[in-house]
Amino acid sequence: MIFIICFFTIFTAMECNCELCDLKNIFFATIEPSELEEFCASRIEITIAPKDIVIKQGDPIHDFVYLKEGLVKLYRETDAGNQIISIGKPFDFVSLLSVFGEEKYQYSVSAITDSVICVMKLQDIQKLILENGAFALRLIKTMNKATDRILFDYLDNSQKRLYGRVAHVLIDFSEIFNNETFDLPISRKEIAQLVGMSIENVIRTISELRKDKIINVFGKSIVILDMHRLKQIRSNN
Amino acid sequence: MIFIICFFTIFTAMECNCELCDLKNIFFATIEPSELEEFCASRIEITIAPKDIVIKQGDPIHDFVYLKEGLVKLYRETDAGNQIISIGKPFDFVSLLSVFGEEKYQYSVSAITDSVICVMKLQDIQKLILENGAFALRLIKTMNKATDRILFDYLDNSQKRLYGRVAHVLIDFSEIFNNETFDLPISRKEIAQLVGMSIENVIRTISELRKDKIINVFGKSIVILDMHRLKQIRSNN
DNA sequence: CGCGGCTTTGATGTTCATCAAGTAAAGTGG
DNA sequence: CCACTTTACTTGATGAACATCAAAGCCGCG
Repeated sequence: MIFIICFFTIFTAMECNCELCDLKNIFFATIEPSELEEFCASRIEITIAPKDIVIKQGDPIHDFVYLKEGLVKLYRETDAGNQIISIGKPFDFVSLLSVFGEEKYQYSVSAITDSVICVMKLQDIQKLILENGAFALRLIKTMNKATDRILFDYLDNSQKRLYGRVAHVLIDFSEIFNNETFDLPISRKEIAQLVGMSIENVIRTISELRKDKIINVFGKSIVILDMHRLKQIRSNN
Repeated sequence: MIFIICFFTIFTAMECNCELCDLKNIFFATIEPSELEEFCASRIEITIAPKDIVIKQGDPIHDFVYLKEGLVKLYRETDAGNQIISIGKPFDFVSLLSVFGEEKYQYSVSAITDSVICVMKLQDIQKLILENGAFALRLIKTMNKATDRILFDYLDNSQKRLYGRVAHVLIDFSEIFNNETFDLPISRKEIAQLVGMSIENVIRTISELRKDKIINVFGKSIVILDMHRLKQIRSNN
């Protein structure tokens, strides 16, 4: 179920303003203008605020969702609490896992920051796949690459210890914001859920990194002082 | 690089003897007989022995591989040793991760038991995707489902402790062999690499399960004495 | 302004890896 | 076929990594 918060706008083909949108690239490379126009007409953009739920675990899968702006989290709700599968970044497919394989979502998605998502009918995407092999092939390639990254990130993470995991998360966000100074968009608790460790130890590890003058911390605000050592920690711990 | 061990046979369309083959089902449901015949002619079947390497991490991806018979392991070769990603069972796609998304394999695949794989040119599959949307859609659905299972299994595993992980592996094999008495097809070391724990603790855990009369063990031979308790351990530990 | 959630630190105990040392099994070359 | 080497398996002892518990400060929000 899509949670419509602020507004949504219908764009026609020529107004697609998603400059860097992978999906748009796939479309323009493979789809006839007429076909595209029809498709774009049924597409809606939705602006969402932090904590708004885009996808709810257990809901039937009707839509195909793409992240245009902002950050979202994909997470599973389990007996032992939430487990964050992946952080969705701009131009990521939010509908990645399960979309074509299952009837119901096996995970939830909620906004971390103010975000803009692009929602299409799954049926429309399936129709395109059926009618347009070039589109299908590019879609397969893109999705294959993206799920790979989630899985291999996870495999990497599981071979690291506390320090390496926290270092990895910090470097990740530094790269997302393209800056060694940034505000952590997620809570300590969410970091814990993302890397699979206790909140207390996430905090302790961050404190230690601060004491060792590798980072500076003021609440959510992070400054990476020594990226080189942080990267060493990521690979050795 | 495909390692040709014993023999390989070229089948024509009508000789496709893969009764339960998912891929065959996709083909027959979506492909014209003429198209199919051409495709099947270029397909080869290869029989492999335990430890034979089917896919080598780092090699370029040229083929699409499907497992007809036997068991294989998908694993990453890392600095910290091998990490088993998944056990491939009959009718699984061996080429699942990375096939369409990457140039080179990010993982290796080797046979656990005597196995039969079906090898197709990746180009041929891509050609089918391009020309036949119905085929593309069914392929996407099948692959989506399979990668999901690998990822979610992994997420489940990471929330369990030793006992739960070992119990899970034992139950998995029991289900593969459809019998509560079976021979473990992998070594203790491989179980350790699969669930992410030390060899010693895999052995210790198995020994404890034996002492508690939940299983019987003679070397590789396993008898599950109390499936109910084993399943409880899987979900609670 | 008080309540609940987030953050932080210290103390404690559990889970697990690692080390060590030995046995059994399986492959290897003469 | 047997000595030999290597690999797999097993158990106990130790210590490291980590979760959990407890207590307190902080912040936002109704």
